[in-house]
Amino acid sequence: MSKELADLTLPNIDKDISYYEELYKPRDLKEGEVVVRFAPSPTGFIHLGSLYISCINKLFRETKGGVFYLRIEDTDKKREVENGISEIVNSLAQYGIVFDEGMVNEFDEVGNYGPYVQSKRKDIYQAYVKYLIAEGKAYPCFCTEDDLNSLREEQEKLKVRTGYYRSFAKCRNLTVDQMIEKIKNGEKYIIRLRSMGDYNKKIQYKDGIKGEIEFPENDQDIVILKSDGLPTYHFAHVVDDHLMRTTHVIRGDEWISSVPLHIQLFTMLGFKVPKYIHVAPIMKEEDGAKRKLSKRKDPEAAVSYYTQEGIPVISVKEYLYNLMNSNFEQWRRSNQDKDLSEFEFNINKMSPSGALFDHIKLLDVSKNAIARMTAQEVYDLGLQWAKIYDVELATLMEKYKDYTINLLDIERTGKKIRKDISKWSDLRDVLEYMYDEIFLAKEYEYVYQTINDKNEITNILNEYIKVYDVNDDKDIWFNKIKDISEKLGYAREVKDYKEHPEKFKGHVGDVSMVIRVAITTRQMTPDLYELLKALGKERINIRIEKYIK
RNA sequence: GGCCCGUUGGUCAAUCGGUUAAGACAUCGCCCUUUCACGGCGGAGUGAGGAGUUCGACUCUCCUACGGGUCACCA
Repeated sequence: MSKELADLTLPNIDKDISYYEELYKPRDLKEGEVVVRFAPSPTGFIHLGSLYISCINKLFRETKGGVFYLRIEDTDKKREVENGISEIVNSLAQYGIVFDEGMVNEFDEVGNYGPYVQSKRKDIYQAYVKYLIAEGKAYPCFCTEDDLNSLREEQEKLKVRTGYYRSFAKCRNLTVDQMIEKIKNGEKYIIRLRSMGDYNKKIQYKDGIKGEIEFPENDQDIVILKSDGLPTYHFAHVVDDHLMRTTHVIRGDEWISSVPLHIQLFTMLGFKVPKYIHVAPIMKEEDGAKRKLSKRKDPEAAVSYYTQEGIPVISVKEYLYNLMNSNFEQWRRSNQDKDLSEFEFNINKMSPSGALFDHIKLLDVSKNAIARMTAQEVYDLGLQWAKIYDVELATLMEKYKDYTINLLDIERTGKKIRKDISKWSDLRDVLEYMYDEIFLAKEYEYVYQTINDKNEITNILNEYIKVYDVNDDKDIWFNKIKDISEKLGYAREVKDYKEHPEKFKGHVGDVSMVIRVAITTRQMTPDLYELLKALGKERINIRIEKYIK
């Protein structure tokens, strides 16, 4: 009898589920190997949280061996965006997230367990739905939206749990004959699960991060097939992760309350239940309240934000590693030169509660990551960013390539590494005054510190230009400034000045500051000796003349 | 409201019954220094509250409070 109902509801489905079970054989895995996946909707928007989850999946697969695949969950056609799949693939690839199997762009895929887009798996889902109907484990529901609304109102009035279950599940209690008749009359329907769960009984499962969790059994007759013939998330998840032979489902913890349902579905279909690992979301604090990083409200939720800001890929990754395994920081400290891939990720070290996103910490991580790069790498990556987001700067960086690399190399090696760049957009501030095109074109306001008298400044600069020689080593160079200082009535040593301030007009530091500001317009610069050397005699002369004139 | 999860300094957090409760970011002070940055040293600052189990609890149990998640033909 149910067989007749099944044939009537899904007449075009001719393949039996055994066909698919045969087609997608269990994978040939070595002991301990895993099959994991990342399964986004093709909205084209990559959330920091998505990057986080995909990163965790990838790392898990890397430490265990096995397969990591990309499945596109497009059962909600309203959410779809043009080129959404490619955007996801490309954004993730930028962060080094590549897949063993799955979609590679809008149309193509690799792997033997596809299609990897849910909208192309319609027949598969329907075969399993048909099977459940034939078994009496699912049934057509003819309730309208209005019916469901009034059901909810009734339940609220009665102060009982809302939802479509047990005696409240009107269509569940229809006889098969009645169902067949309604269908023959052309009534619209969707398919619901006939839940055999008992809300008063408990189900237990062990989550990979949260540990032992106990839930009431699911007794809701949830929708498994929507009116457009596509499955709901729950049903698609179960069928796909079974047929694709997923061993571990690593996903956001907003799914945790669906676990009883999911386990029930796996069991009713006779599938093996995968291990669940629920990851806490990255949070944001606003007005004293915590909430998930929001796509709409928080620009930093979009991965593209970091690209625009010029925060290097490596920095974002290292920050995320910090959130995943807090021992990462320790590891990084003692393994400065090692590649990220050498870090041993451990999913058991993940925190069950969500961390607040900390932009300042991110910039600190980034600053250190950039400090580990060579000047050439800083140049290459910085230029790549500037070409899109600061074209003027990019042009100058390219025109004066070697000069720029020299500048970036100042205080980059040795024990005391300069850390003044935390994102590529900082490069403008670090470099611009060193290019004559910008320096000479701009009317700067010169702000000195202790020496402000124009004549005195001119005297110092005149003296300096007389003796400056690019070939001097640092000691000789600085001695010359000391000589000038002494000659003009300033202390050679700061200490002397501090001991007897009344004897001097100032000290050698004040004199150096005059040179620094006149030549760079800045009070804060990298090491002056190195800077002047990089500039070269000619540029120095031009700058001093510009000032004196 | 029901169900579930969580709660160690401002933030990320270590500890897996016995510690002066690590470390990092932020913050403050000092030192180094021709500026800034870097670096070094130091300070302040943490177990939500209450019961219980135990010789002993941040760690185990329960209650309360607070925070978060979820209760769709969205994923």
